[in-house]
Amino acid sequence: MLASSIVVLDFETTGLSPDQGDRAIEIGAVKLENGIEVDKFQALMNPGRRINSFIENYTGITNRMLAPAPSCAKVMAEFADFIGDSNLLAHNASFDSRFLNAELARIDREVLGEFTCSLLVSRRIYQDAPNHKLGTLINYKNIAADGSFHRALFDAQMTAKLWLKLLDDIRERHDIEEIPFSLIKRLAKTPKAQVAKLLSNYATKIRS
DNA sequence: TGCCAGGCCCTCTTTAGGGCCTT
Repeated sequence: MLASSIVVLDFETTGLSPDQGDRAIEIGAVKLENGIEVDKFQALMNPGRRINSFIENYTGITNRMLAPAPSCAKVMAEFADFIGDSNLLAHNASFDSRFLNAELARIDREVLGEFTCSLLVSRRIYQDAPNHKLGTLINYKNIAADGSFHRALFDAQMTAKLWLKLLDDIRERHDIEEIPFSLIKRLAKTPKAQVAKLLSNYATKIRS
């Protein structure tokens, strides 16, 4: 039985692909229980090599900042304890799940919960958004954002706020009081044209 | 130092190509 909490997480990394040798340099996460932030986690980690200027400019994380940071192994062990068996959420989860799996595999740990993706859900629920980048969606939904995008904790916090807004909008549009994680998992795989029908059928089913 | 991915999703599709997202 999976825990009811969900951990919303975001990695900053040296690049796009752990299979090509890229490593995590920062993890940020918030733990939600019943829609309320109950805990958070943020840490820089030293990937064991210098990061390039693109990543320094993109994230604002510099080689000077990473030099005294603890190793990826130390940080990720603490993060594995933090997430426990919680379900997981990220904006473009395929990216963050690859890095999470890769970093945990290096320390003989593994992901226990199930991942879902706010990008896939937002493409289905906010079909009129200009695009589905995290920052665009935060603006699109008028969510207050006081901080720097492309830092792990801030992006995780913004993803969490977007997620709660998504759940609110699904509840409001389809008159669904409780949205189980299982419904979200199905929603994220449903073709866009069939999303309204899925939610309508679900609403009918739980009321009967 | 230089190299650099992968999953989703649409369409002029499925014997494929290219844009979107993440760093």
